[in-house]
Amino acid sequence: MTHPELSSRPRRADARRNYDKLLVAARAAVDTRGRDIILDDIARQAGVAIGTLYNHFPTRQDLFQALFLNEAEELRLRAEELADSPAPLDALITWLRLQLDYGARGRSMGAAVMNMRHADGSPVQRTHAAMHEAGTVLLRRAQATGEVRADVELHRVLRLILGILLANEDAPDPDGVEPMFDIVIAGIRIRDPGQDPPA
Amino acid sequence: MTHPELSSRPRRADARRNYDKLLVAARAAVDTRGRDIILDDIARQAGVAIGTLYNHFPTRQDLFQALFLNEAEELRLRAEELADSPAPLDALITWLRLQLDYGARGRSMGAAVMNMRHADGSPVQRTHAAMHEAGTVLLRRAQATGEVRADVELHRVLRLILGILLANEDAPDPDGVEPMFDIVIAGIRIRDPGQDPPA
DNA sequence: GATATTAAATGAGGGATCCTCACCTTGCAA
DNA sequence: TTGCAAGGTGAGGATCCCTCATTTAATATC
Repeated sequence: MTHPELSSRPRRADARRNYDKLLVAARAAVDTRGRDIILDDIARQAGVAIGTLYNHFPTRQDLFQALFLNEAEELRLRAEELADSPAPLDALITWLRLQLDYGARGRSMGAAVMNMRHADGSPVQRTHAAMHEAGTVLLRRAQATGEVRADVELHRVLRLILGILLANEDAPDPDGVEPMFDIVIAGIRIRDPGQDPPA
Repeated sequence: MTHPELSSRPRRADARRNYDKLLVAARAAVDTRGRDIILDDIARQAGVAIGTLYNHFPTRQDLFQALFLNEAEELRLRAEELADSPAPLDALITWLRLQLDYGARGRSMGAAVMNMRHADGSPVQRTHAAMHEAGTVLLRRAQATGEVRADVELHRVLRLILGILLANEDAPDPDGVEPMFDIVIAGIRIRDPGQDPPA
């Protein structure tokens, strides 16, 4: 919450208050209506004029970005925690599954937002890059053990996971997500290299 | 084009004409704006009143469905052709790649439409079922040779392909589609079962 | 061909949502 | 206290949606 102060002059107290109220209302709206939020409703819900909403979030994208920055931060943290795990493949899979779970809450909006191209140096871009870097560590470790294909690129895998979320949005099939995730995981793995299966 | 006559009384000549004009205009609209077509524009483009559009297509879904029925038919045909191929795995992969190609034209709307649940017995439902059945033949054959995992279900794979399309829609990455497709294919395959790789 | 029937076309209009911008309010620095 | 810029406000114009009362004209019938 209240991200903008990170690198800009102190905002007025009422501005900060309204910003937070808007985010709370927006989060609730996303939870119920997904990407089809109604901006007028959010402003009303937050007890603020529509113009104020636009002051803080000139575009719909800006609002979504603000909403999901935290999520990306959390996912970066989780990746960093998992980087110590003695089982690189498991760690990677665990983290990828987290991506799926986070996406499922928030109606995949978070993943979708992060998936887009962002202006260099913008908060989203930097946050996303950080998460991506932390995830890459997990991927590289799993590749180093020979358990994951060397030609796999993290952002493709993340995009596949986003795809799973999006494809299940219109006609949800809770039981289908897991098998789809399995296929993706199987697709990046290298099965025992022929002669001596380790362990 | 002109699907409704399949099983209903003959329509008036002007109705048939307008229906076709609307479909042409709609196709053009989808090509340029994807899912965000503007119905008023389509009607105007077709040289027809907005009410006429609604007469023929009471909901947006109806319009999309009419647009992509042909596509599903074609994909069924292709599956049936491929069912004779001496290389079951290749045949399956070829067909799945067709799904991807068809989806890419039409901005993934076709795949998205087919992905939804439809009323039993509706034209879409039947067409989709037919395509699905034809595709299942290809899958079963590839499973019979032991090249594809037995627990894979066609509709999950198709959904993954739809996911690839959707995930690449906001921030297209033409070079990324192929690697993502590769991962999915690798994910459904069984690598040589240990001792004697066939051929 | 004239007529009746009714399928089909029409488009004005009311509603929802978006977004801007000219003006007002107020936090806060001096 | 005061001044002023940061911030708030909301009416209103624009866009798109969809309905429905009314009109038009294709076809069947004679």
